[in-house]
Amino acid sequence: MERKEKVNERKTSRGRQRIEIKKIEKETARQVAFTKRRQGVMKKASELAALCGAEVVIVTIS
Amino acid sequence: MERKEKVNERKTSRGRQRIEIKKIEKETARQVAFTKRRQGVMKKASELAALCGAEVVIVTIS
DNA sequence: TACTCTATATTTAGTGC
DNA sequence: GGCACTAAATATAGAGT
Repeated sequence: MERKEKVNERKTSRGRQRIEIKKIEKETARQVAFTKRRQGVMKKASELAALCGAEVVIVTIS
Repeated sequence: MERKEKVNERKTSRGRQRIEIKKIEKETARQVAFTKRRQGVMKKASELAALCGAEVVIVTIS
């Protein structure tokens, strides 16, 4: 299906919200945050390695 | 000394520029990028750990 | 060398499919 | 559970101190 079909849709997103840095209690939300953020950390780490010729090892448990 | 003294200074920054993800050849620039970005990766990792109750270990060499 | 500042690039919370 | 999207939060390149 079409990627963008914003024709005359109302905005449905309030964009990124600020969150407190404390454990997310809701299981599913925590899982989602973990997936997204692990990806982000990995990307940043790859960039660090590539840009600076450094070795970066990351281990995430759970 | 004062943090902000922008009184009637011209803008001196073009803001964050886009860079290519390849090894930075200039030694000093690479060192600066390494310092800034390692800090950033560490912060992201801490947040991941705090938010998701995960264990994150990062090792950076050089 | 490390820190500050500004403008802009990038990440991601919330939402829908 | 994952992908796509939007808009706001955050990281950071470049320049100055």
